[in-house]
Amino acid sequence: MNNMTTSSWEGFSMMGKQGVDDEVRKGPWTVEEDMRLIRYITVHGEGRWNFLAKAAGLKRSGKSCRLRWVNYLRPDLKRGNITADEERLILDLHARWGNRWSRIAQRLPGRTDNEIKNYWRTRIKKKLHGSGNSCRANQCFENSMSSTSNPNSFQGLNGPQESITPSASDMGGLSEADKNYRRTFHHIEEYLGIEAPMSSSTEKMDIGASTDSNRLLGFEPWTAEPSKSDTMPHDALAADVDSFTALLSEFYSEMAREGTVSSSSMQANSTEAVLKSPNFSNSEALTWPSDHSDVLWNMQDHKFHTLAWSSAP
DNA sequence: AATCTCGTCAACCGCCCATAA
DNA sequence: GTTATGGGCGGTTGACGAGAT
Repeated sequence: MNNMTTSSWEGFSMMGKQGVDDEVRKGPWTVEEDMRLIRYITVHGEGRWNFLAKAAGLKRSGKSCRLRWVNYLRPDLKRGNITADEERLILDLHARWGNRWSRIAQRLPGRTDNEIKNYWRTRIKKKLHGSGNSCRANQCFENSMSSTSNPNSFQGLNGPQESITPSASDMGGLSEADKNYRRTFHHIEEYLGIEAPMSSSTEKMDIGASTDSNRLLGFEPWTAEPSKSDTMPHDALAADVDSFTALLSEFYSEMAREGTVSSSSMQANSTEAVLKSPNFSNSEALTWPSDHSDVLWNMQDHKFHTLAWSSAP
């Protein structure tokens, strides 16, 4: 692997400038790259990733684009902690299939193989090794090392768990990813002059009434008419994407100047702040006051929407 | 306050397989 | 049959934040 040494990061920081344009970029994705990828896939669809990377104007490998889309940008991704039900399912499936993460992920809608793999390595495996009296868990782990069973014989795994209810332990806090984009959201709101203090414990913000903003962000489905249009011609869509990208770029530049957000944090998580999964629980949704709404991406409808524009102060 | 340690997770790598030319 | 290409998978790395010291 091409390690992200200091020099690599310096090179990364030069991205987009003349002289390094021909190089295949690595490292964290920027908002601009995310938007390019989303825009292209929205219009043209997935697949042919190497071609897609070039056509979208991304200096990334096709693999990298696919990974970014599948693991991070896909609109049907589920956010938030792995629930107790999901954990049980992961344990069961891992006991049956071993490290077949993609296969396991197919049974957990909205979860990626990468997410499950990370969860297993960082949480479950630790639990298994740490709790010597957990016969069930240890059995799962041991079985996983030599799984040869017939998946069809396993009961209770026939369908996705549509209703995900956070367990008591899950209610205790948010995942790091969640926290990251909540923080970023907070910075965006601060930048736009919105009062939205984060609570100290969970860093959740107040939930507002049903708003276009929440729908735009994917917190709520569009049930009635959007403010202006929820269907835009491609030209208009592209223009709005550019406006949106420009807005975010401005915001991140400002943050970088102020040192409010670390550059890597912005690069890695910024898109999450505005690209929310439609499956994101409304109870965890943030309120984006409509009088400060801009051009936002509606992940649910795969469209961009325009709300009342209010330029940053 | 400074430093250390650990947990988390995005992103990468290498390998493999399927398909087309 | 061989080669090139695209894509998927599992394993690994390293940045970063939070808590501990």
